[in-house]
Amino acid sequence: MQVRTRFAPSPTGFLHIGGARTALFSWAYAKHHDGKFILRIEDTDVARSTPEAVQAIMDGMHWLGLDYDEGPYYQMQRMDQYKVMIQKMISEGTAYYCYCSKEELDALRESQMQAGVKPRYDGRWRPEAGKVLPPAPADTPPVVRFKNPQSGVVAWDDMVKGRIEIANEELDDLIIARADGTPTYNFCVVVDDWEMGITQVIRGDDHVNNTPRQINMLKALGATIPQYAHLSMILGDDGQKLSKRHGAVSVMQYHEDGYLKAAVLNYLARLGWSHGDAEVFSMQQFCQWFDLHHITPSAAQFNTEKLNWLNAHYIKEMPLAELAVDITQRLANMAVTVHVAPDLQAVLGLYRERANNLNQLARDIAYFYSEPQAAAADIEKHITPEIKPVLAEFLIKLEALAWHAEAIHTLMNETVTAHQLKFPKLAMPLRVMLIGIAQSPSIDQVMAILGKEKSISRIKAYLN
RNA sequence: GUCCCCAUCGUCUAGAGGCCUAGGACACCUCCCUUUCACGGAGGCGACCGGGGUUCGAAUCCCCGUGGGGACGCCA
Repeated sequence: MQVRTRFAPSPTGFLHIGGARTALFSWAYAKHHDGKFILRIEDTDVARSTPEAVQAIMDGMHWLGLDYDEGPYYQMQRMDQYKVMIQKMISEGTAYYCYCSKEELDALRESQMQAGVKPRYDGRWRPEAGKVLPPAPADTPPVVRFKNPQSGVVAWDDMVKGRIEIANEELDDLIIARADGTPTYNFCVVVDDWEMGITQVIRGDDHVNNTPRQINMLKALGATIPQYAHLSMILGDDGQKLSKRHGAVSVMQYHEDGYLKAAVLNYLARLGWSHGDAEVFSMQQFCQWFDLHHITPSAAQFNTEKLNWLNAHYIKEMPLAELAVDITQRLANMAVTVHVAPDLQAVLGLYRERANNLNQLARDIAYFYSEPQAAAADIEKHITPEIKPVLAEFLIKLEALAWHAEAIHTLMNETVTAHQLKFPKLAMPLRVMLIGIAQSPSIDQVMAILGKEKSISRIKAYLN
């Protein structure tokens, strides 16, 4: 049987890190089994769903390269199917009308909470053999409830948590259609997973409590029960739960914040899943390995430091031409225009070894294309009155030099030797003059790439 | 409150009864490299939540605690 997995977000916000990982795992599982990955938008909460959120989710998936084979399907466009199913269940006696008002239900819940029992519908409108139902009130439009079995247990072998059993006594008759006739989440999921032929339901573990209800409905419908895999959640860097109010950001924010998608993907894959000691791997490799085994059942805390480390790794690995395209854009965002010279790829080749963030990398090399502005403290510390004559002499020789790193290095060596100075005495002021800060790769290499003209003019500017 | 889930270094994790004196990675510390800052290299620090069983033997299996989380909606 062909594997079919799905990612089913509700479009009430952006694609956050937890959703992205769920999508990634579903996607990878389908890829691993040569199956299909389906995107389904669960937009039945009309009040909170927005087209912008749909777009944001698709943007996030697109950035990460989580392409879907089918969809997006929109639940709001499948109302007819749900209504057919609801009618079918009513006529078959596996669902029934309930005329309780919201107030009535609230009161019931309240009293149950107070009594210390699990709040649940008491089945007052549930038809039973020999039971006399109250007359239907004319002014209350009914909801439809699923007639959940009252005895026995629902059990499934969760692919990440193992066997889970829940007694039917714990479950009540959930509402599958609202008073206005629209179906509710749990019901739509059941119909969709069935009709779309989903073989593995991979989702967050906040859904384990929905699973027994869904299985019961699937059974009532005579549907095949898919396999379930419930992924634990991702906690923030501080160990706290991620929420709109606290730390949950869009995956696109990582792009803006200077992260490579390869790093984010690799990091997410490794969060709650492992393959022996493997830490760094491609998505191709991941899909080959990923079979839903070795997923950690416990919650995982996000660790930005490790993401940074992976980011550094992928910045080094990436083809220079590709890196150049990305950095050009980031420089443009900083109002810095990349010119033909110095050659951006050469600059990046020199600088990327030390970077773990694309924005940082862009900032580090901005001075190749814009005028540096050194801090007064650095100027005072490094460009001392004592060194200025040495620099002036160095500058004259520099002007006559054949411009390449080795020659510059040799000249620097000769200069410090002649004046009995330590190498940094010359290198540090050059850094400040040439790029505005005291940290850089080998300054001779920086000069070689910066170019003779710019190097000389920037030094001169300090020697008047 | 009721039900469900979870529990190995600070963090992500390896571990499916003996291979464990518990392995790897990030972070941290030390040293090396060095032209500053990084990169890199070599070392180091550092954990099986507690208590009972089962067993010749338990991080691994069972039970009970404890702690954390989730769910209990005409939200998804």
